[in-house]
Amino acid sequence: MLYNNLMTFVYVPPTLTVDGVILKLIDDQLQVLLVQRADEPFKGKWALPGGYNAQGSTTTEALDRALATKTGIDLKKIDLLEQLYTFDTVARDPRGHAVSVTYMGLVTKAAPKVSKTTQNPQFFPVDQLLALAYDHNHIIEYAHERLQSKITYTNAVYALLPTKFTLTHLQKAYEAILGHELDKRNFRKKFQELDLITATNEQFREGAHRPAKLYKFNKQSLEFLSRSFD
Amino acid sequence: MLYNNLMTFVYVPPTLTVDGVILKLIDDQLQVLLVQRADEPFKGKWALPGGYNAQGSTTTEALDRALATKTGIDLKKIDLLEQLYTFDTVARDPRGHAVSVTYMGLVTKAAPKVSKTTQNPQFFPVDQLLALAYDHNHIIEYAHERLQSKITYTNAVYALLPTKFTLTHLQKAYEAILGHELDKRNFRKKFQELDLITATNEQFREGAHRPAKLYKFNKQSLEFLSRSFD
DNA sequence: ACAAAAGTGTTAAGAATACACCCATGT
DNA sequence: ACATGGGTGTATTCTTAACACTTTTGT
Repeated sequence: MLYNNLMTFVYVPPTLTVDGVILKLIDDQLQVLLVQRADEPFKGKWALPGGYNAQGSTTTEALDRALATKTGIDLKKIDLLEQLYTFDTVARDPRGHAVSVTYMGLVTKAAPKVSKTTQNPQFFPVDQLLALAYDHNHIIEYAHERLQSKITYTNAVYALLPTKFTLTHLQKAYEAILGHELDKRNFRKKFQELDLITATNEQFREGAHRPAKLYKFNKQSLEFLSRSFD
Repeated sequence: MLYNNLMTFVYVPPTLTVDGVILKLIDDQLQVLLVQRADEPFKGKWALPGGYNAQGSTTTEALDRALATKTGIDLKKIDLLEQLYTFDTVARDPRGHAVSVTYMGLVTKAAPKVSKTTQNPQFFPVDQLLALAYDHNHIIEYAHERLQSKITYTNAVYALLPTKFTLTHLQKAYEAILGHELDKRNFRKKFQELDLITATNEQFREGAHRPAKLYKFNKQSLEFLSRSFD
């Protein structure tokens, strides 16, 4: 408790930070965007991009600033953003206890940029991470679990796929996120019954085999499924 | 941006608050604990119990303090506590923007106490609330939805029922939370297949009719269901 | 004996799972 | 002509949903 010289109560808030778990599918793997810390604590270690939330900024504004500064990715380029959880966390500064609001962002095209301010931003497969700064391994696991369940009751994968994609792309996306294989015929049958995607007239040709139909999502925004999936 | 007289950056965090949505089943209705605000803004209006989170306190410590002070309920008496969401919210003080971490607490026996510090704490049915202070109606709806889905894939109802209860009690709890009726035979069959509850040797006698078997939950802690419910 | 809630089973429809072959293409 | 991934259907099992009567008790 802090009191000023008139003995009235002075409220001092804790440090507030935001951290973003930015996920992208690369090489049929779910990957997470990390930066290499420039300062103590954990100098040189990999960490989630994040930063202080100062008075006057909302948490998403603070996230926007942290992402832009440290990774060169604009929040507008994030295809689906969702708040994850707020952690009471070990402080990143000497003032002790801090509180961190975390977000998960799904991304299709956005790529990090190298600049004066960015901190070596790179994507890493979520399944093979070394020890990160703070409790960030834990936060990433939490995000991964949230995403796993989210794709079973919503169309959230749209935010990880290009506008047009094949059913194989779609299935591989599910398999990468869920971490196990799915039956091709059952997957296609069920997904097509859900009325989330429509076939286009276009085809995807690649390699010495039959070309695949390209599909697109009916809506590029979150929809809930009538029957949940998997 | 604030700078001190050496022109180095001074970090000033936003106001941080916590609010609790404390839910209890009373008269086969889901009810929420509210307090009547003693001060501006919203003086006299009903609101969720909450308060400032000062530096050095975790969010649950701040919640504990706010609940104890304003409702006389000890956090230890809460049978299941879960963080809900962190809202960027209109400030409750003149310093502008604030951030509020919200929790949902499920309770079986805990009752509010009247004292010098408590603010007329009372339970109100969640389905018939007047306009509350801040965005609290919205927060309560959010909590209600979370609870609705939570009871379909976990044993979370245990935290709203007495240790021993009848299958009718259990069904009424589900109906009160979900807001619609369930088929008696299907409910009982399915619930008993889930291996969450065990019959005791005791009976519940009340009124001029056949007595009911009393059951208890196998675990008084959160378990996930093998097959989800409803 | 009557009123009131407890307790109990079957059938039909829908959903999930397991599983193997032909098709269209590039080289 | 062959290698490669694209595309398709059926049978079985499990799950859900709909539905009505008998039992036990207190008064």
